[in-house]
Amino acid sequence: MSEQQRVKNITDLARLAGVSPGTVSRALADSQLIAEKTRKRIQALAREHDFRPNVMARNLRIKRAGAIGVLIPLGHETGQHISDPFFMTMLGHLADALTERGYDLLLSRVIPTDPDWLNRVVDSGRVDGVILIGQSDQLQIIDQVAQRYTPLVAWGANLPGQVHCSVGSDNRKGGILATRHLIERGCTNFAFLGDPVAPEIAERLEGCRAALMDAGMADRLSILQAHLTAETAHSAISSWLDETKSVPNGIVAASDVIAMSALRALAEHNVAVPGTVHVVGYDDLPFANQTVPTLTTIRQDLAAGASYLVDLLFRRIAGERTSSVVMSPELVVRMSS
Amino acid sequence: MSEQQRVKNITDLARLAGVSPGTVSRALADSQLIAEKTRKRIQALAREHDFRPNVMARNLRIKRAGAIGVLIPLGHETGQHISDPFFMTMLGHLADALTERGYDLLLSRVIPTDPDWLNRVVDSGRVDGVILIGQSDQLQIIDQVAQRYTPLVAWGANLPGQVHCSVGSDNRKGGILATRHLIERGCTNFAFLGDPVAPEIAERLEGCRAALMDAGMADRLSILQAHLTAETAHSAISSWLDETKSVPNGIVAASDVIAMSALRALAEHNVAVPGTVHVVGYDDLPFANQTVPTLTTIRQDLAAGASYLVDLLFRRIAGERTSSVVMSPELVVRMSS
DNA sequence: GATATTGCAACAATCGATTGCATAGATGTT
DNA sequence: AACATCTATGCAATCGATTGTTGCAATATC
Repeated sequence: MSEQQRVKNITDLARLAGVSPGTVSRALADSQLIAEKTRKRIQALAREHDFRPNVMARNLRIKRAGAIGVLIPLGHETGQHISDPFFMTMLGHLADALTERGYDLLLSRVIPTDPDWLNRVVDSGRVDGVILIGQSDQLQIIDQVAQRYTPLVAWGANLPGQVHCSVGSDNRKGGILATRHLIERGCTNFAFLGDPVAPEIAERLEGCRAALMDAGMADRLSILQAHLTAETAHSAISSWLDETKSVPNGIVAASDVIAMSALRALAEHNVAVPGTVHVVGYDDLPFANQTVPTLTTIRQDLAAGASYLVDLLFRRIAGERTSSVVMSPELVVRMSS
Repeated sequence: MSEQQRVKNITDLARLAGVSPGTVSRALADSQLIAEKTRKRIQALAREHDFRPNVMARNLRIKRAGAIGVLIPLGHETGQHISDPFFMTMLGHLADALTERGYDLLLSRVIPTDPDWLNRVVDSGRVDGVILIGQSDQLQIIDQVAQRYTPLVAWGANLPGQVHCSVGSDNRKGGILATRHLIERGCTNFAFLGDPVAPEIAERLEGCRAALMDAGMADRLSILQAHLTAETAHSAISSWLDETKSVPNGIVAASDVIAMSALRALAEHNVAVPGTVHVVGYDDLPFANQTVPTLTTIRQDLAAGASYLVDLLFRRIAGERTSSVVMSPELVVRMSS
């Protein structure tokens, strides 16, 4: 009864306080223009009625959204679910970094059937900027949008002539690191597991090839185009192990997810790891340290990557013209090699 | 030059089309009140200038947000990162279900230091409803908010006297299923891995106890309060294996993440699974099928859970008073037991 | 040919907050 | 006492869209 009606906007509160809406607005914003006494009184009143100004109205007036759109374009691999550990790990780091800056994260899973998918988000007026986790096969569209919409950054490859700002690791170098490590371990026959339609994967494969070339073993590589989902990877690898007489002794997997499936397939075929076959993954996702045996892998520092993405994005929002970042991958040796 | 100025709002477009803003609004909404010819003309014009009405302004007027807040309260376990596979899997399913209904997902990681954390989101006017992934140790606050704010559902336990609407699986039953299975496998000495501060875990432990009681083995259970993060779980288990003389032959893990760490620790101690020790996990996360050996676990159908959460939420938004859902967990037998 | 009906589009209020400018009252100065 | 100077607030326009009401033509009806 003391409440009479729920205080639902700044005008209600103003009436209650016997001041004008403008004063309330200023008071809640702790503006020096309002006398300290009035300010405190209004703030107390707001707390008492637990009133909080409507964020949407504020954003409309202020012309900012207070949210960053995070999109996961799943172009080439419809099977690849949003819950893919890689995306999720990245997403987690992004959520942390954005929360820290007081921004919300507007998540959209996107299956880019319609070429307008990116424009729709960008022009919605709901976000102050956009982060793409992966470029998928949508490079053209991304570049086209990036030309007119600057607060946009993407995780992924940094290709020559690319318009949009990206953060990623040097995939070619990663491929080289992985392969060299296997060479040092005495491997003589290699397999690359992964589908090089995605630009990142193609670069990793290229690095792998380059390292073998250097070592004079260019002809010792076979490629198994395993998709990025665990299940398909496993069955592909498994049937491949059945068929192949000469199992390679060095496996470079395009991702940790694929590597994990490989470990399982190998275990099921009673192939000793690292006794008979050495396996290197890619990403160093949290679970890479929990597999049996623990997974040697190429570390992409996703936490650092997320920081870069967010940092670059905010600099772009502020008007700066930033250029892409290529991080250096790192070999993490564990038990699988 | 044909564009002169970028068309940034409905008024610009109206001027260009030689009609009033209201007409443009109706035309873009495909309202029958506008003549077909005019409608098409305006729509074409909008497409040409790729103009899309500002969603925030629309939402303000229309009094809906078009977004659902998804919160992950990390009360008890500060170490538990948002990228925990369980959260992420759930989040993925939620993103799918919400996208399908045309809603966006506003993600916030929440460390509830401040008791106002939930109110802040609820009253922000930015979301039409809230989904909590887990209750953490915040039951009181959740219940308190749920009393006045109905469009709120939570994944987690359904405790007697609980005010808020929740979706979860019957954890006690899950604990029973896991334990009975181990009993059938001939286990005689049991260990439960997990920290029962979280209500779900406590229920699972209770089920485990009940099953042992039934079998007359109530005294054969030891409890290792492993936290939910992989790393701490592993080291806890590992040092425990070092110390304990009599290793149990049946392990009930409170989650798949913990189980995976256990598998690794056991492998490192050269304990055969399932030869010497049988292990059962909980959740049936995607990776449970990729471990070595693959993990027997208690399946919580997260896809179905997410569907329920979303479905209930929208019914609540529509004004219905829904009650909680308890799903039945299911034993999935794989190679670890 | 005068009136009733209908179809289209314009007008203007509204959602809830922010903010530049105007002003009333208090204080200070001579 | 008259005037200048501040301070603290009120006023009203604004952000960009939606929508009930109104007005005007063109057509239909007698």
